Amino acid sequence: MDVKTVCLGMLTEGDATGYDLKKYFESTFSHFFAAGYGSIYPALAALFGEGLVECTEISQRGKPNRKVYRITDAGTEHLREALSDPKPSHKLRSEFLATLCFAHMMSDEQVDAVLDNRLEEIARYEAMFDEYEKAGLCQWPPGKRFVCGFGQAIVNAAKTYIQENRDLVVPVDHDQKTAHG
Amino acid sequence: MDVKTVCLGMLTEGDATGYDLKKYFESTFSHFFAAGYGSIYPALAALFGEGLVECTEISQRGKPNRKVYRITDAGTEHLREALSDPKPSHKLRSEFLATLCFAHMMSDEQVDAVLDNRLEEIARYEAMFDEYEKAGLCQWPPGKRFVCGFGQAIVNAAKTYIQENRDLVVPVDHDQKTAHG
DNA sequence: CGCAACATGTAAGCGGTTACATGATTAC
DNA sequence: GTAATCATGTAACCGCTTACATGTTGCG
Repeated sequence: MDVKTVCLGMLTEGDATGYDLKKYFESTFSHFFAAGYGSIYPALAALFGEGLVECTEISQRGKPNRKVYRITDAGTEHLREALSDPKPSHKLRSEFLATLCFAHMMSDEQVDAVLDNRLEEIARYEAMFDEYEKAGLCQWPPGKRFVCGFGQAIVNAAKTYIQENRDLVVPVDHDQKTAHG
Repeated sequence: MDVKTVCLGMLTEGDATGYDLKKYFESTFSHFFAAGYGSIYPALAALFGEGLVECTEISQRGKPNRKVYRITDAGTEHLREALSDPKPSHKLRSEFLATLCFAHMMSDEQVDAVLDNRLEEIARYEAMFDEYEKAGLCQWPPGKRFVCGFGQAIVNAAKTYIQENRDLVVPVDHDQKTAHG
């Protein structure tokens, strides 16, 4: 499943512009599927060329025309076929884990920094998920709720693991641990 | 960090051929960093061209020469620099989660199949990690132990989450749940 | 005054995947 | 006999990233 298919799927939840879809990728999808404008706009153009989406242009002064896309019946059918893969992939690519595999080549300070930075990013994800819960998570389609819960579960497991096992790769600094308690 | 750098890091744990490194990618690294021959062999050739590895060719009858690579001092230095990035990436790309986001476009049977297949792959990972524990995990460098433990923690969290929340995306089949108890 | 948000797009380049090509040895 | 293992590599392709290009509106 490529960016094109994901865009098509996003359009099942309502008409949108490329700009809107980008925001979507940055929010709910950010923890498992990245895409930038350089992927999204060409994807929409291709979908349009294949008749899988329609486009309504809305003139605006000073800005490019707003192009609102809507999925067509052909698009819906195409999406259903794409979703029929019973073994969709789930791939991690982690420089973080690769780096730690080679921790024996690094100083303790470096390893510490890498772990702390990861914990910070995890905290950002947690904050993001909390935002979603405050907003209308309860009214979301069940698939989206499942996926966000999945993200929370994984992120939480990662956080706990790092906190409880960092002594494997770096000597524990007890001062740091009790500093701001 | 690209395949080249990871190959270089792997060579810090002992000399190896491209074939050996592929097995490495398929074992310890399989859960977070994929690479095929089409990446590995060109990577080694490039490293050799840059003087970051040496190569000893060993003649064999009927087979191509075995090319055993060894990291050089320049390679070690290069690796240390690559490892100095304090914010290494950690990216998930999941068609699995994308698919479930659009569960409202699928039949219950399809969603069930997707979840079951994921649980099966999770089981394969669990078996793999268990293998490592039986083998000499205790003698592994700490970085590798940390990374494998991380994999186990994440995989376990994913398994538990799917088992406890699949009712969000598909009606629970109670027969199935109690079938082989 | 400057920055963020709105809004669309192109083009070069890079890195990785997939398929192809070859072929002996060993274990079942 | 046939499949897996050992062993190396190339080349086309594909999709994504990054940088570039443009310009208004509104907020602080």
